Amino acid sequence: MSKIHVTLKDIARVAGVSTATASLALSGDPRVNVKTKRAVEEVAKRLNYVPNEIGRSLRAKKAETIAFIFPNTPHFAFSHPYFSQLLEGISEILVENSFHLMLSVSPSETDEAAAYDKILRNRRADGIILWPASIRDRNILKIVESGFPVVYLGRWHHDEIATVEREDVGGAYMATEHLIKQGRKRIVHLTGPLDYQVSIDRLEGYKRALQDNQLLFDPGMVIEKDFSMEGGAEAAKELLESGRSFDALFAANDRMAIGAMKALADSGISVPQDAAIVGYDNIEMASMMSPGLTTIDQPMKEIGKLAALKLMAMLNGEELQELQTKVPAQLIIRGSS
Amino acid sequence: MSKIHVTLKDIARVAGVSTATASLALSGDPRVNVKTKRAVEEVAKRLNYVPNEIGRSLRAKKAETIAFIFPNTPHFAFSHPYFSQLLEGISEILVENSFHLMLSVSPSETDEAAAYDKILRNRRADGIILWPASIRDRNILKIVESGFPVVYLGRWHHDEIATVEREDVGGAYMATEHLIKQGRKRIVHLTGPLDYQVSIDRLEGYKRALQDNQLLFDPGMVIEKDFSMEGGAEAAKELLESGRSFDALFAANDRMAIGAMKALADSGISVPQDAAIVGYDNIEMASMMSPGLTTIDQPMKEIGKLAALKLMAMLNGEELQELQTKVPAQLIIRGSS
DNA sequence: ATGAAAGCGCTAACAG
DNA sequence: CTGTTAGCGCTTTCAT
Repeated sequence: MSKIHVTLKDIARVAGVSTATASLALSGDPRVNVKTKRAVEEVAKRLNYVPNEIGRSLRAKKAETIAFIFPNTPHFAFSHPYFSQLLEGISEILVENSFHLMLSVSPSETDEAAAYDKILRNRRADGIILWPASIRDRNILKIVESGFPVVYLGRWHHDEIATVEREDVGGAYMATEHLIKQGRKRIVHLTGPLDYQVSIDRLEGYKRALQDNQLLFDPGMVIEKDFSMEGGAEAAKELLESGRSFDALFAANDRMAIGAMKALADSGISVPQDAAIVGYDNIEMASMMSPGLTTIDQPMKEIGKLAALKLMAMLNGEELQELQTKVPAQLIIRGSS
Repeated sequence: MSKIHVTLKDIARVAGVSTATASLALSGDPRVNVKTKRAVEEVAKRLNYVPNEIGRSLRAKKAETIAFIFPNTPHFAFSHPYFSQLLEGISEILVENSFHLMLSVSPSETDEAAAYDKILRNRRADGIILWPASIRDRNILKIVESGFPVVYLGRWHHDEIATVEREDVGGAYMATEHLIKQGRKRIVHLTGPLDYQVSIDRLEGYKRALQDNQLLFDPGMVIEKDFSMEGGAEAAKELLESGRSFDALFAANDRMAIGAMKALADSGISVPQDAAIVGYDNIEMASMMSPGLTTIDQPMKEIGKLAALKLMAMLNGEELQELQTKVPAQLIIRGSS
């Protein structure tokens, strides 16, 4: 059984050279004699040498690691339906670049703001990919403004920061317009918490589509819930109890849409005849409902890849050809509308 | 604006002490004078000092990091329905222990086996949590046998390794028995790929339940698919075309169950009247189907927590009070059976 | 072409 | 109680 941790020193000793030479040889430096190079390589292979990345990192002041940070709020975090797709895209690029991926749950807003500083300063990661949080979260703001390499997965108020954004306004516009084209005139919007940029944007898209089609925006037709299925079900109940008439519902995410759809069905409202429904996100479940849920698809894996690529470019000191990238959304029409 | 990277040396210089004293002071060593201690702490706070963990790691030969590794196969990986729950549980414990979480997609079997060695030897992680892969994967075997701290999230052939397992045999037994108690006599089992331990175990539970209830096991009633919804739908079609009579179907996971349920419904078979269906995993979608899918629930978050706790204990050199932990499954009865 | 030596930031053994 | 020193594993001048 070979020693568990073979160091460069071991290699040097066995090969009869200095650690400096061994290091140069293994890194393929042309200055070192081909013969010694070969000898060193042979020893390294035989002893199963794997460089200690911690040592290397300390020296290089780089960690070859990027951190994926997202806020640990009830609505988001791991349970988010496409969290894993995002992760898949990010991971794919990182593997190609021999980078490691560190996952960080960011502390809630009430936590020490300093917790963020740590992430930035403890040198564990060279860059950060940030999942959109509540726009009120001042800790996030701090990271973003620190100048540390960051790619933000959403819209940011300032232009200087690298982002990969979804087309939320445009997607919501498409969704709403689709309903209007189906002849729906009284369209309810089921929004998420309005301190999230994503909610604001989807609401905005809804408003614009109404406006462009000569429909009056009625604040009473907007119901704010928490992105959960239960929230969707509640909204549907409140809507029915209010006696307000409506012929369509556009929800800011699929979960709420599904919750509402079930609740409506339970109350004898038939979808799409009595009320058409459109969701947002195209989660797997959307295609499995009966009727299938019409929704807006966003290529989350692609977004993950783009974000990782952008971060890699920043770390390599390359000039970004495009600081902010917007990934287009796509309308997926199914039976619910 | 303060310097981006304040080092211990900076603190020492400003506070007028040596780095050694500064280090001791900050680590709360009782030997250092209370006054100097306070002074050092004050400086550290003022300069916003955050220790460089890379330096610390190199010194301590620990990374304060654990790696969560899982194979990048089509059936599993990120897209697995409860991958995120697992992650949530693991993450929770790690945060409590100030550990970092590193995510590693393990290379496919055809990749260099050496890729694993690297994970073990580059000192990036102190321990590993391993997601069950195909039992044929010899790379996994290598990690497990290397003696590196590992917690395996499944059943392993040998007793010496720490595991947190699901009750797959027992859960499948419960599922099958439930169907039998409903008076079903011709129960089809829709299994996953049989080179996965999980498939083997669930098949085994199915067999035992039949046997204990004096029902004959018929290999023709077992259909092997790939854990996907499409697989489930295919299976249902094949079953109908075969003309084989059946009054119930137990699928090795919810996705296949749902695929099959939809396909049966499309063919005019009513669930549960004509055929009862039971799945496995209790994914979110299961509760949203109409009828709801009866299934087996496994507390994946809990499993993640247990695994992380076990690994922490191992790293602390504690004796494990229980090397292998089995987490019980639970039958969730819904409308499909 | 190679080796000696310094140093990344930190901690700990040892001296004083 | 505090400072000096050494060294974790690696890379990179600077000599030779």
